[in-house]
Amino acid sequence: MPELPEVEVVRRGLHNWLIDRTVADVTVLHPRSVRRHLPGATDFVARLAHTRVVEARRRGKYLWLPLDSGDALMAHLGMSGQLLLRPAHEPGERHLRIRVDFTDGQRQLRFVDQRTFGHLLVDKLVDDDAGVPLPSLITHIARDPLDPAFDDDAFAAALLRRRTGLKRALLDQSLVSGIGNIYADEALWQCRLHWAAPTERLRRPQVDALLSAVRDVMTRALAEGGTSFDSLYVNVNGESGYFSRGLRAYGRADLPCERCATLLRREVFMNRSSFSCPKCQPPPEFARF
DNA sequence: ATAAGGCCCTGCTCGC
DNA sequence: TGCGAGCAGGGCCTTA
Repeated sequence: MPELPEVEVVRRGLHNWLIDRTVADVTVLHPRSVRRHLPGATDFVARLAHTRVVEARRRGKYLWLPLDSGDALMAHLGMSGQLLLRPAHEPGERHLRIRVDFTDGQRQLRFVDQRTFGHLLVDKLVDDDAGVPLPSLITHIARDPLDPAFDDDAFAAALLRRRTGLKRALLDQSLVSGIGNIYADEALWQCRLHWAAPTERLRRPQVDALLSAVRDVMTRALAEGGTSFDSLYVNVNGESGYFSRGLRAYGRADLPCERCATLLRREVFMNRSSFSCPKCQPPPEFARF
């Protein structure tokens, strides 16, 4: 559920609150939430204690807090993860997995995650090809379309080299990051492309229209505080965003297209739903999945 | 190297 | 009322 706009909302909340605060103690309440921290939960805690948060950064759906130790506390929210800043005296949430206390004793950073697809880990920062520090475990994650250093030409070339379906390519975080099922459907609807369009047959104007659509829908969602269908996605204060009211394709099966009034359809592939307009987004002659 | 399918998780909804 | 099936699906892993 949390895609780039939702993660960016969280990043901004963390940035505002955590800069220059020092970790006092960390409690891991569920081992699965640190499963990608290979040295284990004890090491995870030890490498965070007494470090100071420098800033909050993001690439795609990953976010991390560079620390004065040279490490970074990295997070991926998965399907249901939340990072909350809560008064230390308030009771723990039902699915509280990790708790970080700071030396000022005021707010706790809480990782709450119902489905435990998300995770936290501590990682070394390494320089990417442009000299930007990045957690070592996500060097394979491509830049996202809102990154000023995103290379449209390189993306277009890489996309046309693929031999797969367009939506599958959009969801591939090593090609372009930050796009999930919701914003993929929204962007495809906006630029009138079908999810099964074969990537190798796209033309550059279509790629440009696609990138514009992705950026537009993500920017609008960000302005609304992100998309929420229920209480699963929230900002650091536990509040939901409002962009679900702005969705024009996702979740709108059998509802009229806002452009042509044709009823939108829901199709299943990759074990997930795709919503599209049969008229505005006609299926390609040769479909790839 | 790329492409594609399986798996991990919990809670909610639906039909019988 | 009980209960299993279906659904939500991102990213890592394996296989071809």
